[in-house]
Amino acid sequence: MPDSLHRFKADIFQALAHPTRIAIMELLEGRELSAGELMEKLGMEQANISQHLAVLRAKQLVVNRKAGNQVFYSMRDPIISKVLALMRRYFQKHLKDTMELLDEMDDSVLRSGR
Amino acid sequence: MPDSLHRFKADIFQALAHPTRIAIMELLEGRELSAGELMEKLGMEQANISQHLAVLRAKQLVVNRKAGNQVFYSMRDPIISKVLALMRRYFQKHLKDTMELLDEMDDSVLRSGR
DNA sequence: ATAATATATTCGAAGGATCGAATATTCCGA
DNA sequence: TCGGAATATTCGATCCTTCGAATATATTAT
Repeated sequence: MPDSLHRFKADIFQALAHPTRIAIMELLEGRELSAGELMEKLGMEQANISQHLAVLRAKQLVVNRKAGNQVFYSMRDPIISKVLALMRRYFQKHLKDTMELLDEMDDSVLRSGR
Repeated sequence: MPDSLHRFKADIFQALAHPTRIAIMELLEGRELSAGELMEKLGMEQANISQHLAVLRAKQLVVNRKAGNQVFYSMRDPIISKVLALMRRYFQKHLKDTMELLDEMDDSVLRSGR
């Protein structure tokens, strides 16, 4: 397989490789939400959400629709929803190990003050 | 959903967010390969492959088995293989747009000299 | 023991990602 | 037209990732 295809896939994963963007995608499963609604549900800075939406847009994981003052976002393709569902299954299957992983992450997070 | 779970998923995606690591995971679909075989098939620096394997190990996407001089790697869970299969479907489905995306990527790659 | 092979780790430089603050844009209503 | 609301973009500081080079570790063969 040519490297450009690996780069393409890696770029999709990269777009999903942030907790906030995962949260956005999960909120968009099966429904459309405005940038403002996402902002409210996630309780984060307006600029920050907008930046993350820009990343998802750039990789075409979401599409947007302008309606007057607002911009509504939705998933471009339900396949991504299937990917997220598989991740949930993966998580449940390895719950025990995952816990330990999360503990380590939390530790390192505490150590590095983030 | 608590943020720690989003962080967990994001970390898995992060582990997959590199062309070389995608290539490694695809080579490991359904079979076991030694670090050396991966190195040979990918035609990359030994240290580099080993570093990427370290990332995949840290997130437990692969498991390894020592056999004398060598270390054999395999996928920890076929669910990840399913994720990769979904990505292939996604790619095919959006082939046209993907081409354009790849073109843009290539362009920017050329521009930034990488 | 020593050398050779296979793999892993550490280091430092270079580039990429993320954040909040500030600013810009776009659209609607008064 | 002006003001306000919703969203997007830019900027700079900080942190994270990636790479090759060098070095370390572990295992087998001599």
